[in-house]
Amino acid sequence: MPGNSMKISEEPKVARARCHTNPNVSCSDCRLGALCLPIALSTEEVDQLDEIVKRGRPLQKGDHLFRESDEFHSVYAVRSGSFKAYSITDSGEVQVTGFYLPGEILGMDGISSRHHCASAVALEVSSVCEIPFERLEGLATKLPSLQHHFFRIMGKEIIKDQQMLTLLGCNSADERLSSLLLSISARNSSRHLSATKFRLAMTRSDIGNYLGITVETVSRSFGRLQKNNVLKVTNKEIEILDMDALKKAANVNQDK
Amino acid sequence: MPGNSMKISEEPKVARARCHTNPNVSCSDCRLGALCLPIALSTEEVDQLDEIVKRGRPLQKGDHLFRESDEFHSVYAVRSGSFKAYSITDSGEVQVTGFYLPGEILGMDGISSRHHCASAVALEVSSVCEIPFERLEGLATKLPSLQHHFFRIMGKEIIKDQQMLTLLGCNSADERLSSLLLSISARNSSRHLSATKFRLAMTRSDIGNYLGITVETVSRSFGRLQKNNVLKVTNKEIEILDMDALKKAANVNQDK
DNA sequence: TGCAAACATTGATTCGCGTCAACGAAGCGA
DNA sequence: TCGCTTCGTTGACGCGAATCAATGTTTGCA
Repeated sequence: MPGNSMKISEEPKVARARCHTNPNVSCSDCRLGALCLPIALSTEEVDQLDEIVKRGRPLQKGDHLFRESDEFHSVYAVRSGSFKAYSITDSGEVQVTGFYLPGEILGMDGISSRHHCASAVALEVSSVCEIPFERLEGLATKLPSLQHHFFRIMGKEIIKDQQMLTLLGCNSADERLSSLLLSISARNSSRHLSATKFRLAMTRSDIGNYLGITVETVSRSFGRLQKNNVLKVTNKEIEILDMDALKKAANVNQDK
Repeated sequence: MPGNSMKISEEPKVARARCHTNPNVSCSDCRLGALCLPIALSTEEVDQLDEIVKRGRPLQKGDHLFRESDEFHSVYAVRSGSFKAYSITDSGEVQVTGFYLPGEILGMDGISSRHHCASAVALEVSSVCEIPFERLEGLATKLPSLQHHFFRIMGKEIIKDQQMLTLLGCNSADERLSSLLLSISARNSSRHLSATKFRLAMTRSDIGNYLGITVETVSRSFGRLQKNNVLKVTNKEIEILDMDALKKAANVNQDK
């Protein structure tokens, strides 16, 4: 199919050695497999999935993967980097609805109608696997385990959003921020990155917007957590010094 | 399959004339069809769906459809009445995650793992169609349009939750309450009930919990909306007097 | 390398909503 | 129908976070 990688601008300048930045790596070789769609598929099934997946060039920071009201064609698996999903309210304000890390699936907001109802923008140099949804559906009809797995992925998104609702329902600024950090920590951990030391790709403003608090409050909350020796914060670099204290501060189950 | 209707207690005492309370009505006869799973299915397909659907006796107010940590077996379509979904946080507090009206699908929180992560309780005498999920998956493999439709239903749930996130993100008590009322109004309207006059099955406490505000604030917010001649509130009976003003108060798009 | 824009921090002040308390109203079982 | 329990309303008060403002820091482009 032509136009395979037309969506994405700029010649890739990053190394091609690592699987998650190399457009030619197949699903079966990708080390994110255990987190991503191929999980629970047999080798032949993965190969069939592989055939419908489009791998584009990396997106630059600030590039949009899709925009609100774009026609919906595909969901995307984050291969490297990270994305922020957001929508614009009637009153013209931005609302960040989620952050997506490698192995996570983006764009499911478009499944129920013919268009996306959120935008997705790269927070850093990032790459994705584009999965045309119609073809995924077609394949899912033939591969029950793929159908099952995609139902589960969507179910996970539902749970994630509902946990977020719980968080925003009644928790304080410190609890919200702590929960977000724990969530990122756990997600990093599940992809074999450090659970205690990481770089936040998003701005304080994104964090605040996502958590339903202002930038200033985010900043002060970071300050408090740092003062209590729970965190070490150096700009966007976060080090969790006391995981138990952070969990206590979050006051929320983080098992998933 | 035996034990078809064992889940549900008490002999039904409600009339059997209306389709949505009659356990013997098939999907093809149910007037909720246009909202529920059968939408977009052919007659024969609906008949196949019909075969896997279990219709139980009505649930009484306060009866649980399923509980958090129950094993997940089925999703449920509300046939009549209404339900509240909620979960218990670590700190032991209740968090209401949604209200479900006739034609809406409940229980998708269990799809991604083997157990539910929320409880569902009837807010009034209610009845459901139980749809064993494994059998639904099996049928979806054979009926692409059913698969497609269920993907869409799950997508809708995701969007609904994300809109809720947006609402809780930064809106005032009045905006939240107005949005909920508009949502219920629109959902009533889509099932050919009055968009301007309805009875809230849930308590003020449920509403507040769902919206992330206290009972007292709910009460005061109702008071303000009433004082401004936007609503007429008589206990649980709500009459929307000025839809435009309510939309303005909600300050949020309600189209879906 | 330097400058401007975007991002982040900190302080002072304000305000919406939570909390506490009291009481009235509705729903329900005996 | 009574009496209890749950639910709902109203008022007083204080706190946490928003807002406003000023300033420092980082980033990215020319």
